[in-house]
Amino acid sequence: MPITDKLTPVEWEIMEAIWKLGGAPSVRDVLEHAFPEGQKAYTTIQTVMNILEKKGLLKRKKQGLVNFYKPTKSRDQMVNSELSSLVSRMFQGSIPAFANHLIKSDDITLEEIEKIKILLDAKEAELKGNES
Amino acid sequence: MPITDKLTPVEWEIMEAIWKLGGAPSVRDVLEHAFPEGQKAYTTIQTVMNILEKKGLLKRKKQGLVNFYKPTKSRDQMVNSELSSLVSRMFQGSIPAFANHLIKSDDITLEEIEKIKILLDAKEAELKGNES
DNA sequence: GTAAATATACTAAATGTTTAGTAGATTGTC
DNA sequence: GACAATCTACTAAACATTTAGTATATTTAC
Repeated sequence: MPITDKLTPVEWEIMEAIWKLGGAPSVRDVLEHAFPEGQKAYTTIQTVMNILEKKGLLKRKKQGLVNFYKPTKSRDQMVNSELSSLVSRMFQGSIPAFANHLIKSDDITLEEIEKIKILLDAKEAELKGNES
Repeated sequence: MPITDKLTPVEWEIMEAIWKLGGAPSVRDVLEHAFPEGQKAYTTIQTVMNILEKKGLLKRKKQGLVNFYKPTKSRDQMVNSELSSLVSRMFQGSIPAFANHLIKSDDITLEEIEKIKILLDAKEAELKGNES
């Protein structure tokens, strides 16, 4: 099973918890922090985390009785591959087409536009700097 | 089953074909245009299209012997809801955080940045116009 | 040292996804 | 009108997802 497997909603939820906790949390850690109200059973989390290991997203290490699970990819890396697969699927890989879609949506505000322009300027400067 | 159901990969593939064909294509139309090499069986397409109808994404209409399937949402609408769910899931709903991620990725070029800035300026003008 | 708590491993049921076969109805051709 | 082609409806198998129970091992607290 390749690392490129897409994550399902529950798998994402649990990965988010693991990234948030940092290090190599146990099943109990994830349960307590992500589902403190007992929304999911201990063994449910356990099963999903083992699936995530099989998918190559977690690396398991037993210490005494307890398994600790460490992410093999950072959240940024995962988000990146998620995004690029989405961009290539929905916009034939064109980032401007993608941006166009976002910008046309009514959700965006003037403040957000300003923030994005600042980010773009910074990136532009960086690219021009490397060019010389 | 609500309209907000997420589409699976094969469902997307078939929806893309239907949007591309336009109007209200039949199973045969989709098969011939999206899978001309017979990559999928006729009945496979049929099954998926019926699932899509059950999910509320296609509306079925029988004309004589044949069913014709018309999308209930445009591709733009679907992409929008897909994107906003992704943005809220991965960036807590923050479009600039999202933009930041895209911009930081090494994929983006100077030309693309220019294009996006033009789009942003246009949107900004539009928003300011409506403001008065 | 026995009981309680906790962890794992294994199992499994319900549901969804992906694929396609088969039976039966309709239509077109000679 | 019989035969072939085509369409639908129904069925179903293989696999993944989501959820959690049960059995068993280990540790801890008295």
